[in-house]
Amino acid sequence: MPTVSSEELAAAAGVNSAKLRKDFSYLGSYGTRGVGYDVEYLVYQISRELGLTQDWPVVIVGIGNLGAALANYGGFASRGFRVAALIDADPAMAGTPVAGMPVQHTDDLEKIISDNGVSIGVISTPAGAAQQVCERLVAAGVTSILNFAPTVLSVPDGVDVRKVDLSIELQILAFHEQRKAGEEASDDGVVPPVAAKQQRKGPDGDVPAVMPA
Amino acid sequence: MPTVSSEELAAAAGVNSAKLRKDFSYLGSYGTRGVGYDVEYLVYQISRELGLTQDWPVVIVGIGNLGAALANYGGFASRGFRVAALIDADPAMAGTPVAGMPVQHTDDLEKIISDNGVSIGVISTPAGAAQQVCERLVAAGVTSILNFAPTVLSVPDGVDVRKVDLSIELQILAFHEQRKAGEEASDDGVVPPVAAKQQRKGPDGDVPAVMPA
DNA sequence: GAATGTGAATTTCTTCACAGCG
DNA sequence: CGCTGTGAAGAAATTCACATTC
Repeated sequence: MPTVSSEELAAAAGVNSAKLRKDFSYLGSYGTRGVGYDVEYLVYQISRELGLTQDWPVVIVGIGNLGAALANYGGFASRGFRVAALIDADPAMAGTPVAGMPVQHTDDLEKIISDNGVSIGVISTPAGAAQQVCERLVAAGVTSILNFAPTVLSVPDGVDVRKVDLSIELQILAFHEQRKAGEEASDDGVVPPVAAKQQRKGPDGDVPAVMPA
Repeated sequence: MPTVSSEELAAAAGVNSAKLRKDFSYLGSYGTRGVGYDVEYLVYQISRELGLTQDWPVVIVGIGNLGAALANYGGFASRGFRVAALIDADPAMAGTPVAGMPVQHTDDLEKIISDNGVSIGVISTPAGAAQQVCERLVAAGVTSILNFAPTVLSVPDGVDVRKVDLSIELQILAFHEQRKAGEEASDDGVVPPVAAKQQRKGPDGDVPAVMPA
């Protein structure tokens, strides 16, 4: 299939075709009137815009179960990410191969970062170690951090942090599950404007954004 | 602090206070005019609405690094989730304790689901096994699935699936990282309406929703 | 003829601002 | 007097619909 229309893409993605065309138009005019979009060219342009065509060296700090799972995760390579190093504070782990790569000790963190020109770090340490690791990463030149530890990290301006909470997705499922259960029964009063049950667009599934700890 | 105003909560969350009040109003009128919201009562009401006060038994299928990491994850219990069983297809793993719980064999999947009244399943198997596991879970009565395997699952109507792609968050960081780098330089032409650099509200960080595989 | 790219119309979301209540 | 709850105003996002181009 060398070419594809906005109509086809929109149907596949479950969105309106005009919106899709308008979104694409912000990246430039990559379509041909009367024909559609050249698939290969479009993929390249979107990949470039998203940064998929660049090589991003990343370090993973904290090689427990989660760190090891991340190191073994195949999805990174295909998206332009290269695991430059695995780092752990446990001296006993140093040298142990994980995902075909020797674990290095935290002592060498700064050198590893600068030798590899790393600007993105992944933290999968226990909560207690996360802030300290974060500070060392930032001091060494890392400007983007993906945090799997259950702590809120504080960082200086100019550094991006994204926190992944593995239980949030479960939470969203439970929320819908609860609605399924309550559906037959109640119709008592105003229905809150919490929409779409199917996962669409954003990964937040139209769930209220506020919740207690 | 027994009570809190919409203004304070809004400032803490980085949103407009009117929006916060309106959102809360959909759950009912839990505030007191002239005073604010009773913290304890508010937390309870929101928890209840989100399903945090219920007990949700879940099973984790596929006890590799990721499955083990999930089994050990402390965040689940505090959100009302109870890991009812760990299931793996490898007979050698059967009985091995992971997170203080013996791994059970896939043969017993159906029995485990029905004995524990499980309606939420987590799949952390390799991609190749995911669809088959999914079908068995659904047949056994599971109606919500959290999928960590890098495959799109197909399920019958009435079953919710949420897919977690661990590389997407990295992707978002790389996207912003790229923008940081390009900032000093170019100002050539139309700037796409891709906003907020800081993580706010939804976990998708205002990144275009379309991307190639 | 077919499908893009985009102004204009429409819908949805957010904020303002204030009446009303404790 | 202070702060909620909410109609009305305003802003933003989405969709329509069509002139334009291949």
